[in-house]
Amino acid sequence: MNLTLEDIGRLAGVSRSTVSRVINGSNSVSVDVRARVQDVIRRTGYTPNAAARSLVSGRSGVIGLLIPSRVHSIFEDPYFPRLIQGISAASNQSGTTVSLFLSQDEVEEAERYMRVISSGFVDGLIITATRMADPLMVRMAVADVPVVMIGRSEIGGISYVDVDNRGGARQAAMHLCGLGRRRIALVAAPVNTIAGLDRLNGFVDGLASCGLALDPQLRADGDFTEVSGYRAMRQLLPMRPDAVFAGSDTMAMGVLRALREEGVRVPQDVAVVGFDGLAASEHSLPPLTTIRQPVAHTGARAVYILNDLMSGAANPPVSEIVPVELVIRESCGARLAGAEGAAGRRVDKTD
Amino acid sequence: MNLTLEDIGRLAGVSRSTVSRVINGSNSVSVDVRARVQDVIRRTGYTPNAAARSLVSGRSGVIGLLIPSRVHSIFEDPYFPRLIQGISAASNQSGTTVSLFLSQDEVEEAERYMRVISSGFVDGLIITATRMADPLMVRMAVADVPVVMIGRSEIGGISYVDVDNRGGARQAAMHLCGLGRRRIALVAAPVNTIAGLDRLNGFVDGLASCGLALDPQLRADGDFTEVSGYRAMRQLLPMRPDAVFAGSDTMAMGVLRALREEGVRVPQDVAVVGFDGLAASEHSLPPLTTIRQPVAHTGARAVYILNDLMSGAANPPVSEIVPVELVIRESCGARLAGAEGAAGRRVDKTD
DNA sequence: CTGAAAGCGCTAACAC
DNA sequence: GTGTTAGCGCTTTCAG
Repeated sequence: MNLTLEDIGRLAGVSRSTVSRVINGSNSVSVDVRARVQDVIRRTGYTPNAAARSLVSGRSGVIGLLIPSRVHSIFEDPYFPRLIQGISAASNQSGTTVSLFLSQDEVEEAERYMRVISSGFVDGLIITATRMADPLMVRMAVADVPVVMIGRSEIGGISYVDVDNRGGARQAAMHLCGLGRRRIALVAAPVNTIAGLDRLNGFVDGLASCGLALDPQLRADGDFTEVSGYRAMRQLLPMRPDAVFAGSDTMAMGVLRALREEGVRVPQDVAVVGFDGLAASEHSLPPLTTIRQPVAHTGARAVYILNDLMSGAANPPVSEIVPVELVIRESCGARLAGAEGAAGRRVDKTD
Repeated sequence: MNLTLEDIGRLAGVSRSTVSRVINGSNSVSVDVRARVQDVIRRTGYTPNAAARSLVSGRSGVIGLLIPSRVHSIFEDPYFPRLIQGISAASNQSGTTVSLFLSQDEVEEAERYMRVISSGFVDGLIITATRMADPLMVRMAVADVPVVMIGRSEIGGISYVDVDNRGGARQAAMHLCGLGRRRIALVAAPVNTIAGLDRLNGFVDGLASCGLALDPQLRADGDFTEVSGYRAMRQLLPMRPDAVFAGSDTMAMGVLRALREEGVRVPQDVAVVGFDGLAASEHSLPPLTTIRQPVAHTGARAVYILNDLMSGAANPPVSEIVPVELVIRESCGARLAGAEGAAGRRVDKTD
């Protein structure tokens, strides 16, 4: 089973160089020789040794996906699976393989990651930016391999792809305003994450464009979990909001639960809008109006940008903002209020 | 940045062999030389080249995780994230890195996977067994690398680790019987998956041990999705069951939704038990009684078994069944009926 | 168009 | 203890 180029060459009656040329698609090989060699390769099931190849070529064909998810709960969210799926699909398509680096203990593992990276094991790196100025991220970012971050980075010179968190949140706020809501509360995503901060700012933008300001009393903070959304909503209830924008669908689930528990009607008494577009939001009670972000697509874009960086087709920093879309369901009350009636799901693009 | 052993040797005034010895912890190096070399290594930030290393050693330090998840929906489930987490953590601990192979299009990608595997890129493989006799699985299983399947395999000679699906389902059925329910319906997980089949069989076992048989009218099949659970329950409603065992928590969510929609009280009118122990089951309305499986632990066990296989410390097939536990919440009515009252969550181990 | 030869960076005998 | 030497399997000049 451990055939080498030499073996194939012998079997086909040519030198190993010729076999190598055939494998690498060089066009300076005669038609019949090529056919003969390919035949032997097929019959023997020969596969070039990856290590030898990458030793001489200097490239491994591997991209590393680094997820500094000390926040365990974040993994209960379907966000990462979808991201991984998008990255994996795009990476398959471009002929590279994905290696996973999930850090539980950032400090301890940073060393190991640095080693793996500078050993030439990966040709490039995709890093999910969770917290702002994550120390691990910073170290990786200056490593000697091309890097693309998922999520806007504050580290200069680093390429990234992010979804339009700010625009989406603004749109959510404006949508609620447009429906006549005035006491619009915010269940904020963690503001030590860039996504959380952008969503907060976008929300404030949206209110402003309707002539409203965010009453601090109408803001409660969560940590992306269902429970945190629930608690935040309980805290908000006495303030009598007539609408709530939750910084993530998962937190919105908690919001709905708190509301249901208190017998508050959604959307009649309180309209709710989430952010993410998880599958679960479709089946909540009532179905959740939300800002949908194309997670898999974001991952795929990161791969393509990384490819460009690795091949030299582009130079860092490259950045890209992926648009999001408002998905109108029952929880915001638009169907109740508007003339649309049961006209099905309406979708508005951000830009 | 591209230092070699030779460079380090020169800087430390020794040969490259000595440096190699220091790096690999050979004890036949004098104390001072070792110190000198280590110092140079630290100062220069030298890291051995992975490709060169694996070329000569014949081992890459990579394990492949192969997920043939053409069933896209399966990725909406937190199952895979948790599995990946467990595998990644265990793999970190044992100093290997994980490469991901998600196949969307099995036929097309099988070729590619085979190539990666026989190129020596991975030292071993963990394969999640979704469907029975998956053709991709079969091919991989006979490849020339150690393999561990997640989920009981029907392919002879293959190592695997699985959770006690059968025992868990049996326990669920008995629990419901013990609560006095007699018309116990089943929302079955797909029976073309081994897990689905085992849960079905375990459920029948459990009924039998209470002197009951599964009325075919009281069985409806789902596909692990929420919607399929919802549809199955709607189909079951006319049969007036007084309890339902759903083959997965996600389907149980659909069951609860259907019940809620019809104004059927849970657990008073219909008791519900799920399977998996997802976080979401904790926050459902009402909180779901379920069979919890330790997903991350299962993944970790797979890694350890694979390590044993790779090192020759064990020979295939090695198999292991991980116990599950009944988590009693509100949906089964035990707290309503029993003397436990609000005595908190009670947990029963399977074995 | 094809073969011979020189390494890629490392480990592991084998000498000293 | 430490250095020398021979490859691991491949790509890539360089001749012819």
